Amino acid sequence: MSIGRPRKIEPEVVLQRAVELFWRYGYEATSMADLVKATGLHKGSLYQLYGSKKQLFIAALNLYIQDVYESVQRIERETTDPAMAYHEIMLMIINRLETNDCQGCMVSNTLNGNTLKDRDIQQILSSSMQTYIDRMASILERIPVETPLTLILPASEAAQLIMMLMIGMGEHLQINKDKQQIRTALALQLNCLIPGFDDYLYHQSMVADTAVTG
Amino acid sequence: MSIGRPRKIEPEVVLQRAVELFWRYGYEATSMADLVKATGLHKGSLYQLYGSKKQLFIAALNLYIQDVYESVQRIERETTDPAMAYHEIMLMIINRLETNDCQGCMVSNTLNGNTLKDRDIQQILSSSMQTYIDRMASILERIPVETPLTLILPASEAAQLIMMLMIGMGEHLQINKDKQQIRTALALQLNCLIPGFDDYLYHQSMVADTAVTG
DNA sequence: AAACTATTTGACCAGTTGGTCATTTAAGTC
DNA sequence: GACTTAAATGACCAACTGGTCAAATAGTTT
Repeated sequence: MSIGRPRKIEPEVVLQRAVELFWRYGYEATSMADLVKATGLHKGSLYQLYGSKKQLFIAALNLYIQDVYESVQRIERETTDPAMAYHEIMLMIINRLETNDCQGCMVSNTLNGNTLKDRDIQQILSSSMQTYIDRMASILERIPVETPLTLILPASEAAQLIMMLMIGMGEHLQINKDKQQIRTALALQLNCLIPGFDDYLYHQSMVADTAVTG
Repeated sequence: MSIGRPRKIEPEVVLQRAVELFWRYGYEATSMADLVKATGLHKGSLYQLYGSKKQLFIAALNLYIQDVYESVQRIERETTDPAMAYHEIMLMIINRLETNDCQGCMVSNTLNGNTLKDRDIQQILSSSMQTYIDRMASILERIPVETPLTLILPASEAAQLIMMLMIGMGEHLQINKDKQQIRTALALQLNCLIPGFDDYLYHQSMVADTAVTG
């Protein structure tokens, strides 16, 4: 074991709990007292570990972002066909949005919170979104032109739209709980971007759903 | 004049100021002290006028919602061609999102804030969104089938998607300040829903832009 | 058992939070 | 000028906010 008094909870676990709280309630509405209660850690320990509430939030936010990003990367790695990769990533994001009690995306939640006055956090949010868009664009770009699966938009614009749709859906899911309805509508819509991906393929992929739940 | 000491500021103006603050900073991050400063009114007067912070917020939220809704209604009233009405409403929303320092939509902002634990507010948010979707669906429904302007989706699903896109764009605008880029992407996308509305028509309507700024 | 060290802890802080209320003020009415 | 009415005000409150720090604690090493 290490030197000194052993910690009663690993910092990673603390951060995970912080993510849960900040994700659900946002920065302002999550008090240090809430974090203390959730982690079981003393306030002093939290401050010794992360310095300030803001730093703790930033660490939690980065953990969340990294988590999503790794899911995207994994799919990119494991899927050779770019059109399929696009589709898998969509499903992964949809799945993420639908689980976790439909609390939306932590990035866009933070964007809406008052937190946006803070330059540091603003920077993290925008670069995270840009990264997602870039990755998606690079995948869409690799879809061969000669296929029935032809993009009706330039890849970068399509990626931007997909991003908007995903965020919008995250928000919409918070009020409309009929997941199947939204899923169907979204499938039709994404199909507009790559006409080859019709209902059939979509519903087929739904079977492999649980395997993609990142 | 009315009986009693005259008020130094009209309640409607107070509410307008409250909207500005709550819209920008959200419920939690806007303190009564902020509202006092912004209205010039004493705290006691504010409480006498609205009872509690939450009630004041609800009043402000309703004012915001009503304001948007009236813009939609006005367009519905003044535009006979349903396809044009659809288009005008889109432009109006986009315009709203782009002005006001790109602070997004107050409804979706509130949805993301922690406020969502509150049943009353949650109710207002969801019914407001549903109303918008319903109005849009009823407009889309009236687009004749025999026209070059044919919906590729059922009206209700198209309306839902448009809602998602609008919300997503509001969010996206907060980080990507290149309005023209997003506008173009969005125009292309909306064009997917009603293929007849091509770039030409879009850019043409942009001229009449300032007239629609609600 | 003593020394070392990292974590935990309780007590404490100043500032802010939403909220109350009796009193004062400024107008119209008689 | 006295009366009525409604809005404005200052003083006040308990609870909570993020944050600090010296002291206590529980292990490992010597």
